[in-house]
Amino acid sequence: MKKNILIHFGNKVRRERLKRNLSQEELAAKAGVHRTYIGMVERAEKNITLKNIEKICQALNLSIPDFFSDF
Amino acid sequence: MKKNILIHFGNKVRRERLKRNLSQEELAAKAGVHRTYIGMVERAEKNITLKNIEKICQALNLSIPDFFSDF
DNA sequence: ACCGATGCTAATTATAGTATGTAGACTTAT
DNA sequence: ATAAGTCTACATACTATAATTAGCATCGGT
Repeated sequence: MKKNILIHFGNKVRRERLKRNLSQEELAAKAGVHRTYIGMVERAEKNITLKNIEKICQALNLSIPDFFSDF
Repeated sequence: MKKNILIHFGNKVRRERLKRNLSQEELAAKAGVHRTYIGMVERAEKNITLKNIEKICQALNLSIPDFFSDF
């Protein structure tokens, strides 16, 4: 526990994306962001902003509290 | 509910800050950010990043899940 | 070998984050 | 009443970096 929050966030996005059998490109399309951006987020290369956090959660059909429940 | 997420976030920061009788400047110092930045976040003028969300939560002695529990 | 998915680099644009100063509201003390 | 101190809003301006995009490389499965 207590890993860097960006790593935690990226891992979670990847895990939830794969659960839903989505490619990065498909998730990106649903979230309205670029495909490489999802990759960068998953690899913890981006310090994502709150608005984009919301977009990705919506694309994953997860509420914000649900997404952050294990942080 | 379902207000703009930045407004919701800003309102929550302010509410929790006042609960603790902290000024914007005191909270900023605890969080390690600039004093005017807290004001801008509370007024929803900034799209805050995940790292700063974490800093502010820590300064408020709130876990991330607790902070986002009512989003 | 092909193909879809992802990694990775590099470049540009948009904006988050930092900082300073001014002004107004409010409180407290003289 | 006025002077001094505290807090916050607001306006800039500057710097750092998030966000977007394109191109090419790599990996894994069929």
